[in-house]
This record gives sequence, C-alpha cells and structure tokens, in this order.
Amino acid sequence: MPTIREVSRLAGVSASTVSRVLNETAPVAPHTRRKVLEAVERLHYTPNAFARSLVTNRSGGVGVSVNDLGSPYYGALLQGIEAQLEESGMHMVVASGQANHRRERESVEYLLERRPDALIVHLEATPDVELLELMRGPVPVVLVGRYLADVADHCVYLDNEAGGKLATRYLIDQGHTKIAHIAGPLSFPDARARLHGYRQALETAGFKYDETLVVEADFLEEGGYQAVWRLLNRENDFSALFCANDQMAAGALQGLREAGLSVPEQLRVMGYDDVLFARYLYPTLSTIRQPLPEMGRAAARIALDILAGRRREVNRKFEPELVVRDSA
Amino acid sequence: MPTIREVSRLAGVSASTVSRVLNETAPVAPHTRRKVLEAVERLHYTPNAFARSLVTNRSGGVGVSVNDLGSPYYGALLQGIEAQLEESGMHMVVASGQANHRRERESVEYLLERRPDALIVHLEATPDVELLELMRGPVPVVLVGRYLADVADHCVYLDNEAGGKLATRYLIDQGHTKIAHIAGPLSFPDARARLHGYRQALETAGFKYDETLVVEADFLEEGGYQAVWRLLNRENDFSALFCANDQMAAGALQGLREAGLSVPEQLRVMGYDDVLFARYLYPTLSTIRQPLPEMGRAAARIALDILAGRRREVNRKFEPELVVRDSA
DNA sequence: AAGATCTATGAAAACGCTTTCAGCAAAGTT
DNA sequence: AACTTTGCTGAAAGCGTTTTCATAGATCTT
Repeated sequence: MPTIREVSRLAGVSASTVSRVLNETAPVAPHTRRKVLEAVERLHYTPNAFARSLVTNRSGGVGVSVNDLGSPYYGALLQGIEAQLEESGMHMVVASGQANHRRERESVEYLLERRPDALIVHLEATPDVELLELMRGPVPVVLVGRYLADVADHCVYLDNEAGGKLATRYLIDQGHTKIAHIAGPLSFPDARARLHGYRQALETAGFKYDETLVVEADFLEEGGYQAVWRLLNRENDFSALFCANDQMAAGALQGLREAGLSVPEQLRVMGYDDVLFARYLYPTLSTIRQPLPEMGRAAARIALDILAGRRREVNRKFEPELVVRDSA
Repeated sequence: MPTIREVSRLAGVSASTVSRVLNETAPVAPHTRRKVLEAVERLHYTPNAFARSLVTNRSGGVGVSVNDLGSPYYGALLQGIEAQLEESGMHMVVASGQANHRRERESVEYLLERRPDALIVHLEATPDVELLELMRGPVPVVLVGRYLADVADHCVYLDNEAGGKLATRYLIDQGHTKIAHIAGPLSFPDARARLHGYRQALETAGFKYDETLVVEADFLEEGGYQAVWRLLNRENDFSALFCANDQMAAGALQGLREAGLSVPEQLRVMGYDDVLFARYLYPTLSTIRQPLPEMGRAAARIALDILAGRRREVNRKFEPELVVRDSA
C-alpha cells in the first residue's frame, strides 16, 4: 500500500501538499495539483483511513443499533439510514440488541468502542434514564422511535398513541364495539403507546376497556399466531382485532384462518407499521403506516447536522397514517 | 478522553505495560496488573481504536455488501453474519449496491476505502472476471450466493440449479405438465441457475421447454404481481407456477387472487428461499428453503478463519430443501 | 523602489497506540 | 562464586495522516 510520502516523492512535493490537494483544504497551484493527482493515479493511492482518523478524530462511521436485522421493520429503517449516510460519504456500523435490556446495552457499548462519529439507536428495552445518560456522553446520539422531552431535538418518532387511536377509531366508526388487541411486549414504549391509544379511543367512544380482550405478544409472526388463539379460547367474543404490528397481524390472520374465521367477513383485522409485505397478505392488510425509510433518513440527517454543526429543517415527528385495504 | 499515558501515570508504570495488560500480549506481574486495571477503571479508559488500528493495521471490521437492506432475504443473511462476527468481537460495516453493476462496484470501493479486515459480498450484477480481480486484492473476500471454481474456498453458496430442479420436479411429480416460471433478472447468476434447473427438470421428464411459459421479473413483490398478469394474458395456459423467489411468489399470489384463480385448487404455486413471511402468506407458500442465516454465519466464519490464519471445517455448499405447505 | 500583503509550499509536531530492544533483578545452573 | 537463564518493565521508534508555523517568492501599495 502506497503512503502519502511515496506519492509526494513521485510528485516532487511535500506530503502536506498532497494532503491539501486531496482534502481541498488549502489552495494549491494548478500545476502542482496536476502533478499530485497524476502520482495518486499512478500509485493507486488511497489515504489510510486509520491514520486520518487518528488525527482528525473522526471515523466517518455512524453506529446503528436495532433489535433485529431480520425484521422487515428494521430493514426498512436501515435502508433509509444507509441511503442518507452514503450520500454524505459516511458509513454505517450495525449491531443488534435482541430486545432485551442487557443486550441493548451491550450493543451500544460495543458500538461506542468503535468510536463512531454518532449513534443512531432504536432501543426499546432501555429505560429513559439510561438513555439520557447515554446522550450526555461525548458522542451525539439520535433516538429513533422514541420521544424524550429533554432531548427532543435528537428524537425521530411517530406518535404511536395517535396511531393506536387511529386504528381503533377506524374500527369503531365501522360499528364495532368489541375490539380485541394484540399488544407488543409491554416493556416496549411503542407497544405501550399503541395500547394506550387503543384504550383511549375506546373510552372516548364511550366503551369501557376490557382486559380480557387484550393479550400481550412479542411483535413476531409466531407470537401473533399464538396470541390470537389465546383470544379465541377466551369466552369473550369480538368482531374486530387490532394488532400492534404487521408481523403479529400476519400470524393472527393465519390463526384465524385455521380457526375457520374469515376476514374481513366475520372479523376485521388491523395491523400497524405497513411493512412491505402487508399488502401481499391475504386479505391485504389494513394498517397504520409508519414511513420507516423516511424516518431512517431523518435520523441520519439529524446526526449529520450535529456533526457538521449545522441545523437544517428536519422533520422529527411523523404522523401515523391510516391505510385501508381488505382486512378491515 | 483519557489516553494510555494518563493511565500509565496513574498506575505508576509505563504505557507499554498498560498495553500489555490490556492485550494480554506479554506476562505482567500480578501486582502491576492490578494497579493498571484499577487505573483503567478509575479513568474509564477505552483504548483509541484509531491509534490501535494504525499500528496493527487491523480495523476489526468486516465490510458487507448486499443488494437491498429492506429485503427479507438479505435481512436473514445479515443476521447470520452479524451474529457470528459479534462473537469474535468484530463489527460489520454495511453498504448496499442496488442490483446493478455500477452500484455494486461503488459499494465495494466504498467499503474498501474503510479498510475492512475482510469483505463479505453478495454481488449479483458483477461479472466473474471482476470478482476474481477483487479477490486477488489485498483484502480477503468471501463470496455469498455465488460459486467460482478458482476460489472455491471463499464461496458460500447453494446449488440453485438443484433448487430449481427440485421445485419443478415436485410439481411434475404431482402430475403437472404445463408449468410456468417467473424468473428473476437473468443478469443474476442465481436467477439463471434456477431457470436452468427448471428447464432441466422439464426436459428430463420428457416435456419440452416452452418459452411462452417463462417471464422475467425483478425478484420483488410488485414484479411478481405484474409478471403473473403477463403470463395470464398469454394464450398458453398452465396448471402450476414456479417463482424464482418468495417475494415474487407473494406478488403472484396476489395477482392470481385478483384474476379469480384459486390456489392451490386451480393452480399450484412454488416459491424459493423460504423467507420468514412465506409461511404466513395465504395459502402458505410451498418453497425451496435456503438456510440464509446459516449461510451468513458460514461466510463470516470463513472470513474470520482467513484472518486468523486458521482453517476450521466450514460448510460452504448448502443444499436446497423442499418445504411443502399449502400452495403446492 | 521599498515596504506590506498574499500565495503556495515545506518542515515538523502532533495524534495514541503497539512493539522491538535493551536492561535489570531474581532465580537457576555449574 | 560466576555464569546463564527467566520474568518483568521502560524507552523509544514507528504507524500515516493532518495541521500549525515559518518562509520564500510574487504581487500590491505608496
């Protein structure tokens, strides 16, 4: 691997000049410039990123922590983050913390060791206080899917309570009074907010919240499948079902099919997220859309702005949107 | 940020000793060792990764290039890679090259600039020669989903021709003679191999390959949807359909439903990959399983082994497996 | 024409670690 | 008692950049 010195020798200039040409950090005479560029070309020189980082104290990388790389939810989010970072010549270091507090903390520590320029995290099991502590640290942190008033500028989120309300309200408007809910893990703020929205919508409409119509699951397909059976096995019946995410809705649809209940004729089903496959389920899934890739982009932009000491207008709060398809 | 010097001063030893304690690279007296560890603790010292990399010439990171972060296929692959790398304390830098030659090359160059210790790539649009050239370069490369005889040790792959044959053969065994195929982009080796397997199975069974039963699509849901309409609009009819991946199969099922054709009664459908959602489609999708997370793990292990100059037994060739569900 | 101001460049000092080399005790060997 | 070995430690040299500072020459001023 050629070094900057070799380039400088070949070009007959000093290393400083080569650096200046490459980084456009100071004016260089056109003639010199050309010689340098030629030498760079000839030697296939690429600056050593380690040496550069050592002196600039910048890695050019952003650490990203998500729960599950395999899930369509995080996939869409990562897509947005990566796209935006790449436009700015930065890269993304990914770690996943499997939705439990310990693993989440580990994944963050792991990322921090790599000295990222910034961190973008979607942490669900980590309590607020710990998050705030992290944000007081030296590396800028952007929170996705979570809103903390104290650090509102660093949050990209969607009003999940409104989303839960929206979904439930829609079902109520269709005349349903007995609406079941498959919640996500209640240790997750998202899951709690959606449940809360569900409850609020019910109460606003004058129905009372019925615990026996709610079950907690794990945000995964299999969990939704099992949850729907649990609901079915209870005496209480219901004419509509709101699932706290699309993956669980997919599992629930499966379970309902096996139970011989047809959707939407006998039972309406709503999902949440509008992940890609939602429109390919049968029946196609009515859901609440979260613009995940856009949210990822927004998070990355905020991080980049902080690093550049700049402040563009970036949308931090996203609105849930009702997507009506066949299932409800 | 404290440096190794500050730690050494606090502990009353030299920087070399601190380094030795931290890296366990030479014996250190227990007493000294304790003092150092205490100082590290007190100062919350974390070694500067840049400085370390500069001298060791190791970044501790592996570059990964995939086509699309949002797809379930790559999600599953990445999961496996990340899990394995993390066990060895290495991290993953991800870039995506949107399934075209130029973008793939850019993504690789981009990763290379970051000086990864190794590269794991799933490149579809890049021709063999270019791949070979890349592999002659200084950084070890592992190829996923692609087999090049010259560098067989660095390939993790699945016999897609066998997979295509398996799917088609299964349909033939069920008595189908007119079997349509929605292929992936034929610029992709995977897509070609699956098509080839399909063709071979047909010919082996004594049927002749009929071009009008084959359409090329893009490996995405929407592409499958459109492709199935193209097939339907042709005069030629068929009683079974083999899709080159599950995402297209999801789209195709949708199209068939709209066309009023019931699956599996009037038409059997096979997918390929067995991504997570396959079993939640309706009807649940019969498919060919690729053990994606395991393949990701295998790729990461090969990379790690190369770096460690070690050679464990790693499975490089994976076998496609028939998964029978309701759609066929 | 002489001073003042720019411009373009180079020398050298960081940046914070690892690693080689040498040295000094303490322990073992003859 | 005089070597040799062993175990632990420190000094110092690098790793390849960027960046500060100084300077020589060119360009303006007056």
